[in-house]
Amino acid sequence: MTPVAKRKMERRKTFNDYIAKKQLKSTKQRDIIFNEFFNYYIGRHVTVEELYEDIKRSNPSIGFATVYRTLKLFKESGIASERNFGDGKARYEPIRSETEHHHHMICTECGDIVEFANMQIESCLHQVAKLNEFNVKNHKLEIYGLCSSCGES
Amino acid sequence: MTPVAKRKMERRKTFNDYIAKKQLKSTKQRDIIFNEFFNYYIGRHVTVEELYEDIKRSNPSIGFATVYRTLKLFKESGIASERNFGDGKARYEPIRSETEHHHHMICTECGDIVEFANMQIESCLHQVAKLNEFNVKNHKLEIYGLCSSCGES
DNA sequence: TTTATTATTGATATTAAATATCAATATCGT
DNA sequence: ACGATATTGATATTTAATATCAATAATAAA
Repeated sequence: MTPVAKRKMERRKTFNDYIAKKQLKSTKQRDIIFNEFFNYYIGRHVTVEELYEDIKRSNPSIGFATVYRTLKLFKESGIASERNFGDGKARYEPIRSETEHHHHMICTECGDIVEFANMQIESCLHQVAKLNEFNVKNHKLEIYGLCSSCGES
Repeated sequence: MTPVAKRKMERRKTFNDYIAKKQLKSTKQRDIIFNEFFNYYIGRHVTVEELYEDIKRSNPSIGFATVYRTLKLFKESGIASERNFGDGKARYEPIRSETEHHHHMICTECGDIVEFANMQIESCLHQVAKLNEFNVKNHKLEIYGLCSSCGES
């Protein structure tokens, strides 16, 4: 099995476990949204509206509210994360790995988002938290500026 | 002159310069809001609503829209920054120094916000940006978790 | 398998923050 | 003081997020 396929199964299991734990139900709609989101949005940052419009094409009967609620569910179950890049719309992204935390550089000109990971930043940050006796649950680093295409630099 | 007083004057100058450059006008209201914001909200993170409620007590005639627009103006002129800690409300904070960038640890239990600065993180981050030919204009790092009072740790 | 229970769905309504509108007014250069 | 232009404050509008609820679907129990 490829690593991608393996990751996919893990996510599915995490989600199913969450569903079971919270005594929720698995539904057709959740399956459809799950597949669309995790097949086509790895490494992307989709708004509820965007995903809804996408899914509507193949499944016109699925409502906005269901997409909205399902993305929240993904987040709660820990398989997706919610981001906010300052345009007032929440964006969701599939979590690829529990261990490697990544961050974002957002071009304020073209809106392009490039991701990066940096071990040193991670370790500094946990060190700072430890010093302040702060129990880290989550963190986000966003760099705003001009990407290589847009920047004069 | 104390360093604080000096910083205050610098901010005022920056703001006045911005007003001049953009051919805007200085008004009573802007003065009042400037003073309230920079006298009482250093190191704090105030919402438009909160600042409006505060100012209304001493100046009942000032409208919400004016406070809203003035805070945006402070941000545009570079003397305040806008933050968003995930509760759906924008918060404004006076910028204390152009050079020393600071970040936030937000307690998800009690809402307490503790600030920190870390040279190493700053340098890593600029290094990453340079590698990606990304021209940094701004950046923010937020750590979410439990503070020393709320955390079981 | 049928029934009972409970969660989900989709349409729509509501809320809340951000922002736009506009007539009356204040500011500022001449 | 005058005229041009920006600002103000009240209110309206927009937009994203979230709540509501009757109809329906999923699961557990009989």
